[in-house]
Amino acid sequence: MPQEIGESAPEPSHRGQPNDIYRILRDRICLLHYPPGYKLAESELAEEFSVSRTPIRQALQRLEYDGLTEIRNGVGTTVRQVDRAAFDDIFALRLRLSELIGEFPAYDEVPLALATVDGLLRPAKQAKADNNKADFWRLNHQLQEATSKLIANHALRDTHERYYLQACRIWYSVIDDLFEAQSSDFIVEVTDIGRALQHGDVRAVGYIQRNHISYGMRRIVELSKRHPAPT
Amino acid sequence: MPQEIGESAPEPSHRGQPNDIYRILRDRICLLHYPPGYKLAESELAEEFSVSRTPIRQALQRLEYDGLTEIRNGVGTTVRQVDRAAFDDIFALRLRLSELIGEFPAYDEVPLALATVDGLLRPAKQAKADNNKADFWRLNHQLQEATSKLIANHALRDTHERYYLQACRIWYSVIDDLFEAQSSDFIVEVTDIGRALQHGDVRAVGYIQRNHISYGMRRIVELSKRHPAPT
DNA sequence: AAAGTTTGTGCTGTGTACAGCTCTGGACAA
DNA sequence: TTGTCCAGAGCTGTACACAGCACAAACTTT
Repeated sequence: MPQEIGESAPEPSHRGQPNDIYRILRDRICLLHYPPGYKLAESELAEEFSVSRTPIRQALQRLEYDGLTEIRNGVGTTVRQVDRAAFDDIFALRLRLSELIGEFPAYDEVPLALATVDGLLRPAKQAKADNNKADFWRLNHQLQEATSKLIANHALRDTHERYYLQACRIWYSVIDDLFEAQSSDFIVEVTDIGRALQHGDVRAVGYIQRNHISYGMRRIVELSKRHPAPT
Repeated sequence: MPQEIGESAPEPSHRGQPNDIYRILRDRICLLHYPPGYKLAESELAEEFSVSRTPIRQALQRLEYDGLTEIRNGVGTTVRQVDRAAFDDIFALRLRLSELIGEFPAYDEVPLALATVDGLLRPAKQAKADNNKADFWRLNHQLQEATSKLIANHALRDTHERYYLQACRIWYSVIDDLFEAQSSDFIVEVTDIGRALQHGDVRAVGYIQRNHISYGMRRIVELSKRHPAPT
């Protein structure tokens, strides 16, 4: 049963309801609060957000279009399992997209990004020490958000975010084995990106991100070799 | 008032109604049958497709999410004008995406693509001779569809299609001035891609496409220099 | 005559009822 | 005991009614 994860409260009186609901649900999926296979019942969500099924359906359909959920008639909406083929495709593309960041640098955003990234280092170490996966996801999210803003090309930025959201679900099945490695890696990544930003080198940020995406991908490949029959 | 454009008839009994409606409307927008600024009234469409407003709304919301339309409360759904900044971003990204095609070649699809592309040459020349813009768009669409299938990476293919759909609307405002150049260019592109496919060189297909996207982009830039105040 | 206000029209946003589909569990027959 | 079939529950898909909002035209006031 999901609990508060730092999202804005589901105020019933707010205007852009469907959009807000979409974002909240998306974050829950990507923060693995709703694990793959989790069933999202329209009526339950309608009750939680104190609206009718209609705005809920809008949000769920958008999630399906994002590739995050799967809606089957007569069954319900479930969080999609990422199959390995799709996973490989998405990671391969993310590598290339990160390499493109340097082609469209938004230097205006560097100071803000630097401040954000600097603020991530201490909590990241804390989350690693505490073995706190939820916090770790949130920090990952924040880093992603900060680097996205460094992309001046709006189309690339959208795509970059889109596939980040799709990719992060893959970690659900492997995080128990890889948390140690990934959290260490994250600290290195934050440090390196901070250094790059101090130099104002957005292209470097992209390459650093590319490398760490690659490292994560390789870890997953290694792990699935050791466990050849993933449940 | 839109008329048949080769789409499958709006059979009322069909199953995946919202998805079909979405695709039909999307094609109408991208084939410029619905020009930028065109107003899509839910009730009208509901009548045309013989369904209630509900499935129509689903399709329209998806179109908005694609960036093709704009929904404003109390006003209606209109086909979005592409502003130049977004246009530049999309074209710049499309150049890079086309360059990536060769990294993920789907050689299995080469024979089918070759057959399709070969079949495009004659109608393309015909459309150019007839100054038939509608046919020209359709052929453009078919070439895009054929080359998309050459991309083995599903994520890249989706993105590639996505931004093609967004980009093609820009031609609406400039096609009268550029039809001659673009249709000539298209014939060259079809010829070159056919040659590349005969060699089984998918990477070459990507580069050819990249180049012609670039040519088109430059033509638009040139044109907007000559007409510095576009209405 | 001009400016501000009001009212009317038409649109989308939301809520609700019902139809259609899928799966599950139990009863019956082999 | 096991396989099969059927009925019921629960879900989403659709249709429709009503509320909220935006714009425009007409009206009133100055």
